[in-house]
Amino acid sequence: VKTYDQFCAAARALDVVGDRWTLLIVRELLTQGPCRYTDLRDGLPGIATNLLAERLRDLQRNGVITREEAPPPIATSLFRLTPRGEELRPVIEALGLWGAPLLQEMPKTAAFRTHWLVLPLERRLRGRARSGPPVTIEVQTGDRPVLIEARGKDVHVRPGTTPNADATLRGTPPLILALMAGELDLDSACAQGLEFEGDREALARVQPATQSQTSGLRR
Amino acid sequence: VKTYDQFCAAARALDVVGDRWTLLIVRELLTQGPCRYTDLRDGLPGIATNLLAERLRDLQRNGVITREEAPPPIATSLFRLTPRGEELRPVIEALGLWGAPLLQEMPKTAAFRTHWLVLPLERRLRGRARSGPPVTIEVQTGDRPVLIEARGKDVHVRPGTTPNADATLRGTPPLILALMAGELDLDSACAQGLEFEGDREALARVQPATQSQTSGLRR
DNA sequence: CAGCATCCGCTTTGATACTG
DNA sequence: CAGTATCAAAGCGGATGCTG
Repeated sequence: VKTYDQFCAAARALDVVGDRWTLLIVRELLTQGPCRYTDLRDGLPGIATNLLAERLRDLQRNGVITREEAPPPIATSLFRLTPRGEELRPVIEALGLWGAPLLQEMPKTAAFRTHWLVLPLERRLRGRARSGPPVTIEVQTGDRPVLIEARGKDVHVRPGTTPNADATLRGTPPLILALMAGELDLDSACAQGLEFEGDREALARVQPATQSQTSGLRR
Repeated sequence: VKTYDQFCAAARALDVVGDRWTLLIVRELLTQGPCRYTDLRDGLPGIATNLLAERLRDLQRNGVITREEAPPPIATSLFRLTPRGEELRPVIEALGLWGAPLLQEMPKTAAFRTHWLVLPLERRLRGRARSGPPVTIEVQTGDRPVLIEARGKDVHVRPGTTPNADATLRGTPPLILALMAGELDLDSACAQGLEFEGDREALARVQPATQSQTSGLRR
């Protein structure tokens, strides 16, 4: 809330989104889409409820999000990013890219939500989809499953489940990420505890070529 | 300093660079190169000296900067980004891109340092250099001048001065930025207070084609 | 129950003064 | 020049209570 009061674009951006929790709220809305208050609360373990309310007010005042009052009968209000707020995606992307190596040295007590995989998975799979029939892969690694859907040349990742996935992956988040980054091939991942069911061809459709299978990974 | 403790790359990045002032210190080192303590202090108007010292300690501990103790006799220590710290450039870039529109509504009391122009000018001029002989343009708008140097296809911007610039620009930061972003042509800018000396062809070598000269700009 | 507001103890920040 | 020391003010985290 305290401005740097500097004629510098980056400093101005930090005036708006530089407060604690603010960019993580944006991350939630980017990965989950429009959220209720409680959805945000669940996706931000550790935040104090009054802080969440205050940040949401600030973000709305600054044109980053809108609050959508739901229709009268049984209802709840939705928070969603404005187009201007959507434009923060590259900021989160850049931070995620830079922070990715730091995930190696995480305490295993760290909180995790499955939808946090959406951005890194989409980034790692972007443009990697090979031609072929559309495939759906379900990933089970946290509270809820996520779906990797490859259609044509692009790959989408979203929270959800489906009865007819072509393949199912189950394992710790680091294993999933290493596999989908091409740091680990499927057999190595399975040796480290990954469970795989379904069509290996479906996985091959989206997984990048493995670059080095000698890397030992913790957990 | 307080970790979010979340298994999320963006959150991990914010654990390291999310504290107040931290990313602005990185901005200083990106735009000024290796800095002495006082250089940083001057480039960060408003920071408390104890905070600067503490942030520098943290950044060093996290491998973002190194402190280079100077040789014994008359000396001073230098802070510089590590390669890992250099990789934060995209983060600052993304923030600057997002924050640029907010510069329109700045109070005129805002602090300014000329080297803050380096990143936005380089971004706006990137790939815009037309073929032709090398040119140097001096920009005088703050405490110290900056030089725009076009050599071949790329353009570099750095703090400095030269006796033989092909052209000299003098005016407020918003005017300079609008001009170099192609939002204003030279004549319009001059009508709003910009002073120009030298070779108009030299400016044309790096300035993008003007897109709309009807925009009124404050200051 | 969703969506906060209030209160309280603790930590971080900001401003200034002082030191090797 | 390059910080450390000190202290007041603001921000944060956690718990609890209120309201539709």
